[in-house]
Amino acid sequence: MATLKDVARLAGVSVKTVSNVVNGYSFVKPDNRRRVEEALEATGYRPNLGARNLRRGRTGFIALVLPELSIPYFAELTGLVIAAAQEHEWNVLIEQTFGTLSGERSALASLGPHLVDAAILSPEALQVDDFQLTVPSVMLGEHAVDVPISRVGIDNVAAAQAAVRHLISLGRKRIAAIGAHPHRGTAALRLEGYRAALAEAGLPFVEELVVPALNYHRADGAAAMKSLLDLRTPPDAVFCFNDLLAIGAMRTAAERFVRVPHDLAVVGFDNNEESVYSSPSLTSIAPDKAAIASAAVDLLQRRAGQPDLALEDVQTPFSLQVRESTVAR
Amino acid sequence: MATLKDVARLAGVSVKTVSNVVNGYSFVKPDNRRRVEEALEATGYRPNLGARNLRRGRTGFIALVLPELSIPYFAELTGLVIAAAQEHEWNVLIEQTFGTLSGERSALASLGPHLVDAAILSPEALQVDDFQLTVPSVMLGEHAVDVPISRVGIDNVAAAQAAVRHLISLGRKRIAAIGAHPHRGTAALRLEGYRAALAEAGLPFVEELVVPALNYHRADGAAAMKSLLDLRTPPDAVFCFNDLLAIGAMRTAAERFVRVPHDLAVVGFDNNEESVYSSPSLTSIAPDKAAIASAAVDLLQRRAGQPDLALEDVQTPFSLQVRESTVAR
DNA sequence: CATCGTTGTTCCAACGATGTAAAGACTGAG
DNA sequence: CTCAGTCTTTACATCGTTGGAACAACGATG
Repeated sequence: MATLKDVARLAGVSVKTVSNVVNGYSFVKPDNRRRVEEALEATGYRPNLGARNLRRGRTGFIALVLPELSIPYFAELTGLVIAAAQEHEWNVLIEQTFGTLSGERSALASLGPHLVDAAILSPEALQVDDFQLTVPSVMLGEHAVDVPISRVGIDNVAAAQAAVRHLISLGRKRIAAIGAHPHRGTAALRLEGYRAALAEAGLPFVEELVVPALNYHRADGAAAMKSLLDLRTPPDAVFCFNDLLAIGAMRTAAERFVRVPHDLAVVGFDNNEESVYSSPSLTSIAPDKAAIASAAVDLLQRRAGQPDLALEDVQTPFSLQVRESTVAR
Repeated sequence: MATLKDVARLAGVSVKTVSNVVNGYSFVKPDNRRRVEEALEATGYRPNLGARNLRRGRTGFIALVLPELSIPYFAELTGLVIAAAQEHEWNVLIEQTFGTLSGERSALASLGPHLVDAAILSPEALQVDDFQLTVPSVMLGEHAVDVPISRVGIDNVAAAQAAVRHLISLGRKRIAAIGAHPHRGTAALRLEGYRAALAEAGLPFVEELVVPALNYHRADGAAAMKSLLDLRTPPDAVFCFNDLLAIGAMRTAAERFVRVPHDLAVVGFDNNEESVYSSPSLTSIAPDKAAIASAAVDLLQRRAGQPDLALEDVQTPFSLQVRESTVAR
């Protein structure tokens, strides 16, 4: 592999002059510049990023801490974060936590200025005390309590409210919710939106219609739906806090011969690709994932240069995608 | 961030002695070792990986070149590759090519010993001439022609044959295939397995039942299925070359009121999570993804130390997961 | 007591890049 | 022809780490 030294020797100039050409420094004689560029071409020089970053005092990486890549929402988001990071000359280091407290803690502990320049976090279990961050960070989603960290995400209350309003507008009266969670801030806000929509329509809040989910996988949605269908009066609609829960719920409905949307309307949250092709296709809240990814990376870019900026809370847009799970073809 | 120098000053020894302790060198006086360890603890020292790797002449990274993270198969695989790489002290750098020739070429061009120690490739469009690799590499899947690169993956012919045999064993006679592709080696082998299974059962190979797919997304499966259902005599079964195609195909079937599996049995390939919860759930060839991931990383580990080993072809196991798309509940 | 091998430690150079400062080349004005 | 001022290039130190050589301390040996 060619180094600056090799190129310099070939071009008959000093290492620094080559470095100057590579980095677009203005004051290089046209003649030398040409010779250096030819030498660069001839050797196929590529900068050694490790060395460059060592010298520049950066690592060239940002961490993306998330529960699991096999969750479609995070897979899709990761692809977009990688694309956004490329524009800032950052590579993305992925850390999977599997949504456990210990996984998240060890991921956070392993971060640090020696490894990454900044971090994007999607925590699910972290407590307030855990946020002892040594690099500029931003979190996606929502935290339950006041934590000293910037945030990027949609307005979860408004989004949940929009979802439930949609169900109400279809004439549904007994609307369940799947995905309540004791510690997750996002869950609390979605529940709040759910309550707000009910209240606004004069519908009662019924305790038994709110089903918790410890995880947000398809299996959890399926299990939650079973318990709802076992009620004396089952719901005529269900708002699931993510698409996987909704897919699981629809699966249970199909097994029990409950017709969606006729007997049961279903709304999800995340708008996974999967939900467009399910049978029936799934009505879902669609956050603008590309906007989230680039907002997060931009924010880190700003703070990497200037670490002590005031905390930010960036709201990204969302929309409601209406499909067959609430409105039949 | 504490460096070796800081630790050395605190412990009252030289930098090298600290380095020796950190790297588990035996001959350090117990007394010094203790002092160094205390200093390490006190400063919270973490090695600067960039500097270490620069000195050691490695980068600490392997590249994972794949079409797109939003494709579930690759998302799941990536999670497993990351886990496997961690055991070899490697971090994973993800490059998305979006399955295009230019994307794959530029990903390959950007690789090199300055950036990664080795690479795992999942190419779809690359030509023989493109395989001018400068780092130890392994490819997943299958190539159409002889390419000088090691490979890890399942026996695609046998797997496809198992899938089609299953359809035949159910009494299906007019079995279609979706996913033929002019350049993809994997597609050619799956088609070969399809033909072999038909031949072995004495069923005719019918040209019109083999539908190409330029991409392997859900939409492509849906489109292909439409063309099959428009035939004068539609098929009574379809073998899709991946699960996404199958999901798309089932979606079209539902839209046309074709009952799966009664009128049409469907088999996929990849065994995505999604396929377990679709309605109906999808029978699929299940490659052992964890085995693929760890075999690929192990292989690279071997070759990173010793670059000129003979090419290898590692076969990993697979199984057929029978679900509702071929056998009704 | 000189020599020896074994341990334990330090010093120095190097990995490949870039910032700094200073030297060298060139220009035009006086 | 000199001098100041601007461009252009270079030598050197440095980022944090590790490999190798050199050196120091030690008890054991002849």
